[in-house]
Amino acid sequence: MKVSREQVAENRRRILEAAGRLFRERGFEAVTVADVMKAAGLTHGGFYGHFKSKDDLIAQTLASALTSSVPDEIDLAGFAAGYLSARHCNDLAGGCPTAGLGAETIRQAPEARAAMTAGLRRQIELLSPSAPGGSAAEKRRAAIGSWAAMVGAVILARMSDDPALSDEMLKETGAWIAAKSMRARPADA
Amino acid sequence: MKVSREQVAENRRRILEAAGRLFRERGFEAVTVADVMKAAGLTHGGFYGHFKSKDDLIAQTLASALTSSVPDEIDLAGFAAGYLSARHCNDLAGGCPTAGLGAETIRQAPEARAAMTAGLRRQIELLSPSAPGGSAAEKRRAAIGSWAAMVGAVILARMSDDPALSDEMLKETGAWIAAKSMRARPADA
DNA sequence: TGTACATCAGTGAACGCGCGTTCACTGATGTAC
DNA sequence: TGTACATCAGTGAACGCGCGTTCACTGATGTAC
Repeated sequence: MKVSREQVAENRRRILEAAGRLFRERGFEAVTVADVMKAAGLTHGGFYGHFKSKDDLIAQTLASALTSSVPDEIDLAGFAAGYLSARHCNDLAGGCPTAGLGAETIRQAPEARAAMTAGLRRQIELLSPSAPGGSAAEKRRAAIGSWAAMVGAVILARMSDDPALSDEMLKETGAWIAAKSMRARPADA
Repeated sequence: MKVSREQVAENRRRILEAAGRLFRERGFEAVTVADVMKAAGLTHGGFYGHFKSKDDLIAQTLASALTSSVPDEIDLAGFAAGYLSARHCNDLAGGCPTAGLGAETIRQAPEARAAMTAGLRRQIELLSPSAPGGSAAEKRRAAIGSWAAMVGAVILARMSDDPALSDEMLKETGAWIAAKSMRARPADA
């Protein structure tokens, strides 16, 4: 049955949200179109009224997940503390799309990679202002290094089957990033 | 037809090597059992004479790839330079299994995760001795932070569809790790 | 050392299953009058 | 404003395909004598 224009927009929004959570939780390939539609409260046949293909859904889901709830400015130290928390590390479905899906996106369609690349650029620019360093180049370098370390630490912590090692990865990476910030600020300026 | 015992061992070795390259290049799910056997110069039917299942192959391939060619000791600075080189970043099939498959392994069987966890432990212990710091704890922290940054940087550089941004990720992360090492050594000791 | 034969690694056709995608149909929506 | 009907979002059965896995068969290996 036909539904109202508002309902169409709402359904599309729910499909993207369900896909965002399921993809982060299980990866692109292990999630089926039917899984996504069911999670959105619809049947699988209607999928192609909203998206051209599963690849199209992947690209649009990434673009949507990476642009939603991005603040205008953040503090690197505070952001890193939250990012490297056990809470964020354990929240596969609701966590950072870059840590959850970045590695898989390498083998995805160009549109998906483009969405991820745009997200990476935005993240570096978001972290740079509050990053330690006397020049813009130094701040950008610290933002890039810190971001690489955060993403790597969460991936490695999630990969480990030993909670103590996971915890150590997160805590020590956080301390390492923080140590660099504290030491660098007065010395480099 | 039956083959010699030596040939059986050689075939198994070739299956693991082919699987290692294909998995790193395309990911676990996009590579089929038939792909692996064909790359090893065999037909797919014989696969189950060597491995219990595809999951078993994944776990054994990871264990094999992570333990082969691991040196007794390395220098963190030199290792990081090679790891963050464009050559290594572009070599999906022959590159680091952790960067190529670590994120995917999160959703794999316990045996695969166990192999990766063991590899992570070995890597931290391998990097710690040459890491900067006045105490063993500081050295281990620097090894963990550096390793997280290296893995994260290679994943993000591979994810980007802009070669300039990829290059910047690798170079700046390398400079960031190196800067920390140089500054920390005399100050912390 | 040579021979007979049981063993079993590898072959390739076949199986069942689940996936992405299509399509005829349904019935609420929203427009034309 | 009310009514008639064309539109089209969503439904669910069906499609073709490729996957992991199985199995009857083959013939070289390697052992028993």
